Amino acid sequence: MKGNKGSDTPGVDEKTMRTDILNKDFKKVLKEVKNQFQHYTPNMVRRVHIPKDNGETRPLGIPTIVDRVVQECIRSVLEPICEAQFFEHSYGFRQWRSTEHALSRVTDVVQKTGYHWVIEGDISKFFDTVNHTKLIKILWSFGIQDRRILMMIKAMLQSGVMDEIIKSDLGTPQGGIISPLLANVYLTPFDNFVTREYERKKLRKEYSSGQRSLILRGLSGKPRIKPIPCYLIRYADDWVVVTNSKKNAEKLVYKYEKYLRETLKLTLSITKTKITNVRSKAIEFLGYKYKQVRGKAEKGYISRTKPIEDKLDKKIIELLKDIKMLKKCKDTETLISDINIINSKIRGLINYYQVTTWGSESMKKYNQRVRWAAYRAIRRRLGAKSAKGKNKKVDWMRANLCTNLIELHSNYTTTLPTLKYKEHVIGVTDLAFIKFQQPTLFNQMETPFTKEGRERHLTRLRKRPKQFRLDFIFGADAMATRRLLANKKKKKRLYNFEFYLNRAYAFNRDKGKCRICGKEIAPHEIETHHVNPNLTTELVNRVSNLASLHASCHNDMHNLTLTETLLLAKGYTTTSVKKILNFRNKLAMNSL
DNA sequence: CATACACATAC
RNA sequence: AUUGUAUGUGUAUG
Ligand SMILES: Nc1ncnc2c1ncn2[C@H]1C[C@H](O)[C@@H](COP(=O)(O)OP(=O)(O)OP(=O)(O)O)O1
Repeated sequence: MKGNKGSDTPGVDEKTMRTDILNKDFKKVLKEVKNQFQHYTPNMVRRVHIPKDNGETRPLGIPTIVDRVVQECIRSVLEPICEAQFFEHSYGFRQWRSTEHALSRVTDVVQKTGYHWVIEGDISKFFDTVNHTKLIKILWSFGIQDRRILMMIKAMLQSGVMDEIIKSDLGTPQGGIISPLLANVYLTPFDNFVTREYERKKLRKEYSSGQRSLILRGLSGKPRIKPIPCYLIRYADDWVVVTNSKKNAEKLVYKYEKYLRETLKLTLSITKTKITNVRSKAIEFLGYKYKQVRGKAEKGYISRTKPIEDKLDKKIIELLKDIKMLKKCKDTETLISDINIINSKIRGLINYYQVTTWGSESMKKYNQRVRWAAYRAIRRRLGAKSAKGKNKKVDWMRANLCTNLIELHSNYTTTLPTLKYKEHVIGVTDLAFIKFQQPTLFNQMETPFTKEGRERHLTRLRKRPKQFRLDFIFGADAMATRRLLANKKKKKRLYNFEFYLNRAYAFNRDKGKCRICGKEIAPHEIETHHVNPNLTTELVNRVSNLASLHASCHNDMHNLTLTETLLLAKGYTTTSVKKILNFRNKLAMNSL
C-alpha cells in the first residue's frame, strides 16, 4: 500500500500513509487497526470525478487510509478462497494473469475451433450497479459464511459518499481495495451460467469440435437439444464469447441479457454489445483489434491483431504534446530526465502492443512525426547553433551509438534524435523498435495459490525462491518483534511503523547474515542498525539506511571503549573490525 | 541477487 | 493532486 501512488492522497479525513501510518508508533497503528475489527464503522468515501477515455466521467470513491488497511486485511484472506472457485478464463484483476493471456486465449479458441462468430459484451457502469444483498448471497455460496466478515463487507459497501445524500444499496466504490475482488465474485455465477452447458462439459476434450451426434440423452432418457457451442473469455466486465454461427450468437445474447438483468441486476448494454464475424470484421477487446485473414496458403485463416487505431492516435497526440514541452526545460539536466520520461512512455506503448502481429505497421505510421518533433524540440531548447558545427550537441545519431537503453539500442542502426552531454549520448527511442512477441497462453497450473504453482512460476522466470519467511521472523508476534517492543529506552522517532516494516526487507537483502561478522543471525539475536540515525523521519528508515546485525555485534560496535586491539582480542576478524570502524565513522561523521 | 521508484496498458 | 486491482518495461541504490 505504501508503494501506491495514492498512498499520500487522503480520503474524507486528512490522514495519509506517511503521516498516519509509517511515521507513527508501531503498537499504536496495530491497535488502531485491531480496534476497527471490533465495531467496524467505515468512513464515507471521497468522491472525485476523473475523465474516461470515451469523454464521460468516472466517479471514484476514495476510502480513508485506515479503511484501505482494513479492506486489504479482508481482501488478503478472501482472495485465496475466491480464487479457487473463479473461472479459468477470467483474466481481470487476478494475480499473474494479464490482458496478453486474455488476448491469446481468444485467438487460440478461434484458431483451434474454427468458430468465428464473436459476441462482444459490455456491462454498463459495472462497479456502480453491483447489488449488495445479491453480492453477500454469492459470497455465502462461495463458502464465506462468517457473519462478522460478511457484516464488515456489508458495512464497507454501505458507507455512503461524502456530500451525497442518497445512500443506496447499489455499487462497490471504484477505488476500494476489495472492489476488484468483489467484482469477480459477483460475475462468477455469470461465468458458470455461460460455460456450464458446453465449455465446462468439454474440458477433457478441449477443442474437439463438431463431430458428435446432434441429440444427447439426459438421465431421464428425454432427448435434449445439443447445447450451443461457446467459449467465454472475461476481463472484469469486459467479455467475449466465441460461437459457431450468427443465429446462435443472437440466441446467446438474448439468454445472457436476461440472466444478467434478472439474476444479477446488471444491464448488458444492448447498443454496445456486438456480434461480429471475425473473418470479415475486427473485434475490439482490451485495447486490441482482432480479426482473421486469409493466409498465404489457399485455405485456412490466420490471426491478425493490432492496436485500436483511435486509442493509439490519442496516445500519440499526448506524446507529441509532451515532446513539445521539452523545449521549456529549465536546464540540461531536467531536459535529460524529461527525455528519459518520454522514452519510458514510448517503451510503455511498445511494450503493450508488441504482442500484436500488426503492431509494427501501426507504429510506423507515427514514427516520423515523433522523431522530428523530438529533434526540433531539443534543438529549440538548446538554440539553432547547437545543431551545427563539428561538436553538435543535438544531432541524428545511430541508435547503437547511444549510451541510453543500450540493451535495446545496440540492435539498431536507425538514426535517432540525440543530445550529447558530457560523456552521454541520449537518444529519443523510436516507436519502430517494436518487435513482435508471440503472446502466451496462461498456464492454469501456475498460480500463486498453490505450492506447485509457485514453484512453476519461479522456474519459468528462472528465479530462486525467497530464502526467508519474513512474516515468521518479523511478524507482530515474532520473537524479533517482541524483543524490540520490550526494549524501553528506544527513540520513538527512529522506531516507527516504517522501521518495523523495512527491517524485514533489510534482513532479506543482507541474506540473513550479519553485516559485521558475516555469520547467520538467528531470529532471537536480530537487531537492525540505523547507518545514519540523523536523517529526516522520511529517510532514516529506508531500507538503504538499515543494516542487519547480531545483537552482540551491534553492542560492540556502539561501545567506543572497545578499541581496535580490544575488538581483535575479543575474536573479531580484521575484516569485521574494519566494518565496525566503518559503521562508527559514518555515525561520527553524520552527528557533526 | 534484492528493493524502490518512474513510465505504460487493461478494467 | 487521480483511487484501486493486475500485468509489463525501464532507471537507480545496496
Ligand atoms: N481507473 C479506475 N479506477 C478504479 N476502478 C476502475 C478504473 N477503471 C475501471 N475500473 C473498474 C470500475 C468499472 O465499473 C469497471 C469497468 O470499467 P469500464 O467498463 O471502463 O467502465 P464502467 O463499466 O464503469 O462504465 P461503462 O462501461 O458503462 O462506460 O472497472
